Amino acid sequence: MPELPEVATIRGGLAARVPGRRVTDVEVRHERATRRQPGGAADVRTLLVGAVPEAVVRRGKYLWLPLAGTRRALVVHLGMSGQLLVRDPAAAREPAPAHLRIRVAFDDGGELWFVDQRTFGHALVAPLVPTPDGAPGGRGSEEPALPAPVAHIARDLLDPVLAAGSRGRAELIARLRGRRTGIKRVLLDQSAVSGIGNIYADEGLWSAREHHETAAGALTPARWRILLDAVEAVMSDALAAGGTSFDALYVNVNGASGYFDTSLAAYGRAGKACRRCGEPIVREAFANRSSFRCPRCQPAGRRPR
DNA sequence: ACTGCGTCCTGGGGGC
DNA sequence: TGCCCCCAGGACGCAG
Repeated sequence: MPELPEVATIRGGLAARVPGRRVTDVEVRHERATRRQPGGAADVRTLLVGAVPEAVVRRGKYLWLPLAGTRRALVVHLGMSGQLLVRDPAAAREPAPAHLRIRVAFDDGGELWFVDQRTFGHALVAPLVPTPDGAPGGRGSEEPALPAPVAHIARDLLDPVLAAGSRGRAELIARLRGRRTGIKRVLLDQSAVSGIGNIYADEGLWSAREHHETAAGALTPARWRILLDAVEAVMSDALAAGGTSFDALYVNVNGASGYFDTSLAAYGRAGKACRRCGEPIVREAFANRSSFRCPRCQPAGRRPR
């Protein structure tokens, strides 16, 4: 699933190839892909044709491309299985893949393809709105604006405002400790801290040796610091490796997979030996999905120090 | 305001 | 072999 490292990898690929190219045509091949656009596919087309993306910005798992001179941006969320593929003019003439949802044509004959098997992803053109002071994730924003659908998304752990050891990180920990729920739910809440999905939450919890149901307020600031540092480290390592590819659904903008899956320590490893202690990793029901942990390294009911 | 659950969707894989 | 059901899960809407 695309989480922060995968989206960051894709952002980099798009940033190198898309800004400055004028959109000449938009074909929405599946209405669900534009369900978040008021006015649907027709409005996406109207607002996008003729526009020129001028940058590619990411916050958490959201990507957006501000459109020059419009105070609007093309916003994309990849959901579980979304891919963004930059096709040169020759590749753009190849047969459409089975799950091609949106194709955006540029004036040079190249195209941007939004491919999404499970249709949890979406795209829309949305207004850029001023970032409110005290926006989720901390004060001191550098961005002049966020797309309206992203305004409630908190900063992520790779945001300089939340850098490890910074005042922003300390303020984040204070906010997270105030939540009346378990630490994994907090990690997954995109309005608390963004970019973390089930994979990196489990990997970070394993690395920091924490149980996912530990109460947010019961974890000391020091241990929260260790936990967030661990999640950040796992994501940074995955980003350096080009993003996880634990299944075939994730690919970068050129269609290539990453190689980080071999490094996973907890996620998806039920029954396999913990890489630290050898105890079999267990899979447990969590919020209508799964959570993976080592029962010896991450025991329940551990008291805060 | 906050928390947590149900829902959307598709294809792969396991079980019978 | 074939079919059916379960499973994966990000984010949002809504109930409590």
